[in-house]
Amino acid sequence: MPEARRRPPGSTDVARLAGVSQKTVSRVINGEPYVSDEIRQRVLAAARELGYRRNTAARALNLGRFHRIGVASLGSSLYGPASMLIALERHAREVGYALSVVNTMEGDDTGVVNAVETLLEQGVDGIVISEPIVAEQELRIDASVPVLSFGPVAGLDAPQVITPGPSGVDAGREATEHLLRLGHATVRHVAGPSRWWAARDRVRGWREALAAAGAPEPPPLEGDWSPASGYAAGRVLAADREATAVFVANDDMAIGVLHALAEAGRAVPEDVSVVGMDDVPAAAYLSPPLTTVRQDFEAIIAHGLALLLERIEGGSRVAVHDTPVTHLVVRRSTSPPKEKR
Amino acid sequence: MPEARRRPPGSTDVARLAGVSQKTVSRVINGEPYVSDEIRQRVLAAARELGYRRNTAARALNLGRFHRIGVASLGSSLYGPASMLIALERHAREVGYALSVVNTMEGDDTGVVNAVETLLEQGVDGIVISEPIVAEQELRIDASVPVLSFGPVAGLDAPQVITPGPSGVDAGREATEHLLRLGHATVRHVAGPSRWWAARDRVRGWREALAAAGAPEPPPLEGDWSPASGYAAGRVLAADREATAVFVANDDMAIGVLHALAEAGRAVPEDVSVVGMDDVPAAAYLSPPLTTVRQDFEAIIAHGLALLLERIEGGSRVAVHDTPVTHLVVRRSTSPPKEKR
DNA sequence: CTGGGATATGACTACGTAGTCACGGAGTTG
DNA sequence: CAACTCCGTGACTACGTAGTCATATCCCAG
Repeated sequence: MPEARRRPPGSTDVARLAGVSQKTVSRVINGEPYVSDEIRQRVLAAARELGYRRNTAARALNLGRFHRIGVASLGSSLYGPASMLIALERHAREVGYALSVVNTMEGDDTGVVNAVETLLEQGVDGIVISEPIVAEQELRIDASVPVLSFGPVAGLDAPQVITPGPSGVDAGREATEHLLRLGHATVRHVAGPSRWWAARDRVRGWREALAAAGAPEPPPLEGDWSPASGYAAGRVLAADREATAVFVANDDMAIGVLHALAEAGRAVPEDVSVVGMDDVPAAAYLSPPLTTVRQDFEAIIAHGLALLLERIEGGSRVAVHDTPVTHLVVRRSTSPPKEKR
Repeated sequence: MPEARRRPPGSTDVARLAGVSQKTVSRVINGEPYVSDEIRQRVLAAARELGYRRNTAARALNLGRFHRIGVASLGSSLYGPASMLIALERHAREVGYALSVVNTMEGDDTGVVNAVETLLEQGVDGIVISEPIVAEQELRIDASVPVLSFGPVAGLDAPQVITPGPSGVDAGREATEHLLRLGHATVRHVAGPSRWWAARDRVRGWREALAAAGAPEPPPLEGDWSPASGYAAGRVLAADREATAVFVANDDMAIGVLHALAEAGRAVPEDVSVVGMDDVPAAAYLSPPLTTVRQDFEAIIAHGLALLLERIEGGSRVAVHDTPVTHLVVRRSTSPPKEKR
């Protein structure tokens, strides 16, 4: 009869087969010096034969480190968050860390802070809060590990909370400046939900650009990142003959805006210029193709993660501070305003 | 001076503070019976005071189980994969499992099989391959844990590879039947990359529907899921006056198709009807709003994960087999063909 | 009032890894 | 050739948890 499934082989089993001590196996596996070539080969052969994989639980227990970083995400399938997660995974893996993900569904009262708690219980050496929002409650959490957040997080009591500069401000400024340069008197804004710091940053960039140009600041509209909310905002804009230029806080909402404008018979870009943000793959294939601002998620993550690792590993690694940049992609949805009457 | 950071408190520390044995703390933490209420309260108070969190590494080492499942993903920010991941995380968390993610960037020669190996090294009790593709090489991996895959995976040698029925077939059939019912003589297809099983399933559903209706089967076009590839396919379709109906394997490509058709002056749906797949949030706000097929990711994942857990936990849990369904969403991009001349 | 089950608690131990230290031999230097 | 250093190896141990088994009460039935 088939045996009850036995435990996977350990370094002790490898040691026995290779005729060496367990410690020597450990040395070989970790590539430590002071092992003769002959023994090294014997151990590797034995390990291969047994299908040995080192037990990360035992390793973590011994070292007191998990070699794992956790991501507290909002769990949306939006392009931005999804891209962040992918970049995070890649960079974490590159520096030898595994990645845990915990989502906090939007509308969930538990919130980001609870996701952090869940990660801490799972065992991680560091935490990334990928889309920080304004904390809905004042739950105090004592995070015993460094936390990287792209915006302030209330209620979090961590030894080191790291917050790289918000690059969304640059993006908002760039989009707005582009429209102003084209000659528009001012620029409307369809913002993301104000609970999101990313949304606030874009508002700030938009404000700064208007102020710098001495343009009047019209009241911003607010959506929830969804095309549906963009559509609602678009209907408001379509009704306003003064509105000739809009900066929309993400491409999804911009799609809704475009649809509303088309429906109302307002031509883009002749009557209204539209700038989105994110440069989703579909942006170039809308009607008209959408001018938008692209963020370099790779650079943002690389930068932030380097800071985080510096804290985790006690400054042993050199942090490469390649400053994240934003990049305006001009397509056909923007143009100078029509001749003034 | 500040102490060197000391280890986090363990059950022993809690035990000392509460004046009980370490084992009793373990019992309280795990909610085991046979602990007096008074002691239970004392222990909980002590744990709270010290900020105790049980060490998962020690727990995993002791039990030989990680309470963690791993996802091998392709690392795209597409709507489908992103939604799968979110559903996975939610369901895993609900049954008390943590989630590890490893991506294998498309074009990476290492492939899915290597991602599986990485997960095994990280320590997981089960693995989900969320977007299986046809293995590019014959690397044999000995996965010592159950693997859930939504399609065959070559080169994987696992004790139990679980493959729930491919629901993409239903989706393809449903989309095609809808177009045929409207009166189109036949339906063109813009497929996903043939390396993806999801793409193949949709092709199969399309074929089956055509065959069942006795409609001729035109040669399918192939894209890579991206709007750009959809645009290329759309230009081909636009040049073909016989093409009056298209089923596109995902909404992103459908956006490209719509753009190409509009550019060529072919009206949708008057000249060409288009059906997409996924029901991305933007689908309802395209011009025209896109008829599409929605998959119930939640149900697909719930179903698959139940099967996986059954294997992991030895049939202790009751698997709820709520059969995944697809759902056609009819919008304005489809209509009967124009009157025959 | 006595045997026996249910209840409550603790002592001891295994889990697999890698750090610490100890030891023996080879080579090198004064 | 004595004193010393570098190399290669192994014995022993800690890490924190939960399983196993032993022990100590207590209550109730016979």
